[in-house]
Amino acid sequence: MSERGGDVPKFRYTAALANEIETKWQDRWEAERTFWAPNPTGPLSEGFDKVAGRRKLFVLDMFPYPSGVGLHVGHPLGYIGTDVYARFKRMADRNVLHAMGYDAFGLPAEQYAVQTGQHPRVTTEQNITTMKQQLRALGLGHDPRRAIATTDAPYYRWTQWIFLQIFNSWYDNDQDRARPITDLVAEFEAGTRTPSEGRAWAELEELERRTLIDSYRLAYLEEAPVNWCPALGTVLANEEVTPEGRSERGNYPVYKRPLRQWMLRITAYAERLLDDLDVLDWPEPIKIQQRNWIGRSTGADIVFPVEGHSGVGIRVFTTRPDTVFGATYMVLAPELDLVDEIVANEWPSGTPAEWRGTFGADVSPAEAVAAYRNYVATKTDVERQAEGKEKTGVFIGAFATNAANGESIPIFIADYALATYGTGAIMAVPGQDQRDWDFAEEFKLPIVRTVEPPPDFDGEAYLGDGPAINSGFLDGLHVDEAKERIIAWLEETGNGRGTVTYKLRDWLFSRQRYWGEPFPIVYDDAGLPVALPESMLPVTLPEIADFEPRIVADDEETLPEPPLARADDWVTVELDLGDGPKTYLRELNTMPNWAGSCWYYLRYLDPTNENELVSPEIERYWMQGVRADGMPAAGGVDLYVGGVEHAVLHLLYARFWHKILYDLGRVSTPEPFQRLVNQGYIQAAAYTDERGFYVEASQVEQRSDEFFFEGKPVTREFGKIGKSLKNMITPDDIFENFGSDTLRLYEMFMGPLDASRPWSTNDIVGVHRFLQRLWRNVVDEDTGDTRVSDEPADEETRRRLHRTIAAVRADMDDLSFNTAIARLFELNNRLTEVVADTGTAPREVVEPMALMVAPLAPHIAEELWERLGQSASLAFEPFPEADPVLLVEEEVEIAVQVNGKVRARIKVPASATEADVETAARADEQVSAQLDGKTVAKVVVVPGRLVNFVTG
RNA sequence: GCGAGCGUGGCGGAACUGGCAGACGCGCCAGCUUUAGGAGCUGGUGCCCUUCGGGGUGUGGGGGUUCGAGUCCCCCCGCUCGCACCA
Repeated sequence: MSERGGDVPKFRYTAALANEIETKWQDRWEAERTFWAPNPTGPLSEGFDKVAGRRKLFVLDMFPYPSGVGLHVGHPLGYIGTDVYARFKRMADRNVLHAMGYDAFGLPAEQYAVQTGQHPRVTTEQNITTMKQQLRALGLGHDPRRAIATTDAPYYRWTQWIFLQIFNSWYDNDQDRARPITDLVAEFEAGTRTPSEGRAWAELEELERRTLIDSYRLAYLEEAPVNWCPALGTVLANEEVTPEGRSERGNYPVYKRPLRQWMLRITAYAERLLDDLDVLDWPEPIKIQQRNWIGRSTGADIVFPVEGHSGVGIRVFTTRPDTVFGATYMVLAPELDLVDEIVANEWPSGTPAEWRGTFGADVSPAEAVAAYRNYVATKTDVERQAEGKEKTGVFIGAFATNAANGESIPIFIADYALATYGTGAIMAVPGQDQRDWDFAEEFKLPIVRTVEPPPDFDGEAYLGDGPAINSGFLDGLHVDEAKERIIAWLEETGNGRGTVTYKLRDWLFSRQRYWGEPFPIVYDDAGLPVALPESMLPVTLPEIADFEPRIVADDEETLPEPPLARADDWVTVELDLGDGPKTYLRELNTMPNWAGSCWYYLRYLDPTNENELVSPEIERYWMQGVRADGMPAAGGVDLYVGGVEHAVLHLLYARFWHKILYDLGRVSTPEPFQRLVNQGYIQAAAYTDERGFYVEASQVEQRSDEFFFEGKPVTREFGKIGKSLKNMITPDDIFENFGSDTLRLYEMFMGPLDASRPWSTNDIVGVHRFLQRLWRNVVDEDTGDTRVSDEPADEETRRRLHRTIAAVRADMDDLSFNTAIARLFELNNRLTEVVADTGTAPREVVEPMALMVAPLAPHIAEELWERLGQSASLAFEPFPEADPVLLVEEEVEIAVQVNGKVRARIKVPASATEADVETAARADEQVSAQLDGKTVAKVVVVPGRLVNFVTG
């Protein structure tokens, strides 16, 4: 962008001058350690005495992944928001901790290594360097000493250490908290606790005891069906798989296959993760998403004895135990072992042909089951989905007894019963469940309504409330009463009990990748896992040459081979773990990407500590907070800003780890993040030509309402900024043309922090002009001299100043930066008038103006502050305070309405009584004309606002 | 299908517990200053009508509560996001 005709005043606030000022202040902040946030003790405590009297404030951005393509203008929105808030609070008497680190393990650098052979560490470090430069250019006031990266061994050492804590813990349901596994062993040995299944502790062999203990751990190995993604060469957590059955990262197909994997027992925390949402200041949609993901259901377990198998029962979970009299058949998930146990040898006489399955005419029940299982196994989740609601299944030749009414009901297997939810078995009640209804119709099974639908009901299954029918002793009771009654009956008769089930599954924690944290686990000759002692941490990644997963065939047959398996001299290791040197095999998987981001906020507090995760004193200082209502905060981070896409991944995992650490006494708050704000997304215009291909957005011209690329018309849409839509806009472009203060101000001015909005480079000039005018009001553009006067400001300007201060303070506190900026624009416009009239700007206004602008556009504010004669940075200057006396208006303008329509505006003294206001209003010409010839039935006076005459 | 959120000028967006709709900015219009335009200054700008006093109308649509509704209630339309055979 070129300047006008070569005669630009020498000291005009242009992009060039802005860049000069910005670099100068970024250098000074760094040299003067301006944003070093002192800890109360320890190596980072220098300068704490200066802030000891302040309350702490912990401001946090979601941990960024250092991407290779660099930042676009959408990324810094949240970072700028937290920086503005942090800078404001620093000027408002808080000791503010604000740091930025890098969540640097992850697939992109590893995929790049697979393609090019460049070590992921090299890629990662380059990316971090680039990102640090970009963030520095934004003028963010981070404490640089705390810039950790998850890929650094001194960091992941503690990630591994936390894993050991999890491995060495179990969940005590009686105390409702995690406890050290040694407590469990002690209780077994003392006989104060007996194993919940199997034989007594005393009767067990050493290996059996270890296996038993391992089954209690919060981190445990399980052979289970997992989400296997051949294209990525790894398994994925449920949270990482899309509803379409593809990987969230890369969108590759995902298959179910059994593998032995590390699991973390997050389900033990389901209830607490749910309950504690109530005390968090989080957006309601995020809480709802977490609640849905945890998926708590209350209901009952009911046992249906299997006929002809004494002592064998099918335990089902139902949320509608009141409908048990309407259970006319049962469905088991095809995978259940129980199926093999109870499948009949031959079909009972009279078995309808369609119940035997469609996979062969004269097969035995066992063959029909096998055929159906095969059929289910060939289906991916996508294919099952595509089949819609068509119900399939096979009768297994066995019957169960409905304990409520003694009826004999057939047992089916069908894929609409999920092995992983509840008990994997259901009682089918077609009258009150549409899925069961559909299945019943398909297989000609009886349908019995047990809730009376309203007379006008013409649907199939009826899910609403109503009196029970066909239900013996429940008849006449409404759903809630019937539930209570039947649960009581089930418990009395031993046929079942009230219970709670969750949709949440344990967290699959193994990845068959290289670029992640190695597990601090080895296997002994019995094949059982052994935790390495703390003294052997960190377990560092071995150097390997070939990063490719050995087999990347895009099918469901191939088994994964983790890259670490190829580090031969690393895999096998001789260690003395207390009983002499022995040979062990290392765990070959690495931890998922989420591990490092589960606790990084704790490491910000005490990043150099080599002896502890975080010093307890420092942890308490930064994490123990007070809510707005004066009560202790549940979470330690005062403000956490990040994208909504982490609603059930990072935010749930981090809460889980934090609660474990809390139970084990390692942190002092039950929750990590008290207040959460989701920043919106910035979208940008993208253009497609007549073939539907994207064209380079920066080269599109607009003529009135139409858009052209190389002379041809193109169509505009708005979407994610990036290469694929050819609409990349980088912060660097904006720095160059306007400066980073302008970018910061523009991003904050575009709208509220939590709203998504379209980027519009054309609009930037507005905020740039503001900075330019502000500059010109203080600095003579031709001479560079300040033109500030020590004369008092005129009364009206002074009042406006103080009204602005009051408004800006409130808006900043509220994260309403867009309206704060609008107020500053107004004050600056007033200041421009004053300068035009008097030739000088009153210091009384200019100084607070600079301070108020400082959180938003810190470089220009510092520069003005310095030119106003100050020698120190304004980062710790007190934020201006409004004089309450000057906020009181002497005269107010109020609207006069007649029948709700504004007919006039009058000025009255602020102290005017209602009667005075009414009299003044009636005296107005317009009003009296409107009221002429009408009777006033009612007069409403809203003090300071309006008066409304209602005519009869 | 279920759940949540959102619909305000040409555009981004303001509007506290119901109280003057459209703050502020972009754009647009007029003028000034400059000068060959393009980041300057001043004023104006929801829409329609106007005798220039003003009048009508207006927050997705329809209804309701109220002296008064962008805001509260009911129905409908549209868009966005999340979940989806969870018993």
